[in-house]
Amino acid sequence: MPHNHKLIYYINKWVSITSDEEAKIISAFELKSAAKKELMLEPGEVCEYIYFITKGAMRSYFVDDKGNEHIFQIRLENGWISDLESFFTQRKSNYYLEALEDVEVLRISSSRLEALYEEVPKLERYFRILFQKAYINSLERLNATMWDSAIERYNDLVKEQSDIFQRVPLVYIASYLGITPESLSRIRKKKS
Amino acid sequence: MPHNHKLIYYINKWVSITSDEEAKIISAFELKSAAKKELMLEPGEVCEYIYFITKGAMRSYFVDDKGNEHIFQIRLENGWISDLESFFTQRKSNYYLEALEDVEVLRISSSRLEALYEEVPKLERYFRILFQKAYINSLERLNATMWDSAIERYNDLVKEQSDIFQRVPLVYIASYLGITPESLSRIRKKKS
DNA sequence: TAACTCACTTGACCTATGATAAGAAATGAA
DNA sequence: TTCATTTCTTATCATAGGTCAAGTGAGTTA
Repeated sequence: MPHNHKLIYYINKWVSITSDEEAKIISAFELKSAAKKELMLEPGEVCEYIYFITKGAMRSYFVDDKGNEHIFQIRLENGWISDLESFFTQRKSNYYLEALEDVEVLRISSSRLEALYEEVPKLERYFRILFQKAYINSLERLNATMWDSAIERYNDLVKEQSDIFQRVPLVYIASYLGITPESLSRIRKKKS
Repeated sequence: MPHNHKLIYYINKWVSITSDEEAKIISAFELKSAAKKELMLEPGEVCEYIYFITKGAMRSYFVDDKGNEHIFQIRLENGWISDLESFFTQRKSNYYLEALEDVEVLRISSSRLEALYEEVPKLERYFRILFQKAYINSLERLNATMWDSAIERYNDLVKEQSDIFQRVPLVYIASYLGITPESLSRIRKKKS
């Protein structure tokens, strides 16, 4: 399946679009590829794009005052990634966006997306639904971080996204879970 | 300012609507009031409505296996509250929605809102923006919960929402911050 | 006035997880 | 096949915050 069609496939799961709208959407996105470890965004820059990953894996992270990296999101193919805050406000980002593997993405700029909402109102519905779900998801992750132990969060992640364990170094997964690599290592030891 | 106009005022901050659209929106929402401690949703029910608070304060919370309450959201007037997961999926909720003070709300059902999106597409834009912002916000709260100490989270809350300290019991604020009332008490002692 | 309740505080102790530092295993480069 | 780098594990110790249990103080009810 060509890259564009994957995007359309996922949009079509939530809103039904005509082939005319499909064409408009496809032409609004640009295809871009990046090698493993390449950065698509650095702190201080404005996040110009929102990215739909068609191949590979990416992460977003920030570096705190003490120089520690904290991972915010890990996304595989068919997921969206961006620094939404910077993307929507057009203010400087505090985040890095990095390719964890060689990746291919479809990207669209903020202004182009605004224009596309006018051309294809159903796309705005798609994004409304997307953010809705992302919000619900993030509240659940918040809940788990507040009230579940690291072990429970680890088990949930294994259950729901076991694929990332095959593809992403454990340091990153630990950070995503909100724990140190050492703690993750202890948890994994107990399990086996 | 009458209740309805408050809602319109906040919608108008993000999308400009005509007086015709305004009328359609206003007539789609129902006014409802509830006394302090009254429940608008209980676990096992489907969350039928999304609520815009025009007066008072509400909280959403759930009760874990050990019988402990965990507060998810605290919202004052001009905020939205619901169990979005249940609202959108129309499946049973795990949450309580409770009035912390005597409240007045404007509520709309899921199906009525879907219909209203068709009548007033700009409203869908408003909700797209609302969820976008809510999502960004929730990611920040997640970040703080993972990487900041309870003291820092407390200070941030004092800075950003000092009004809730005048209106909401500390037990609830502690839970919202993801700590025990005892810990919050210790933090506040150190501060003074 | 006393008795009760609600909201909060205090103290003693405990535990999950962090910090630091060192080592082992895997990967990759020469 | 050796050396270097990256990734993961292990051990020891430190600490933020949890748990439990008792206490204070303001407001309400009787």
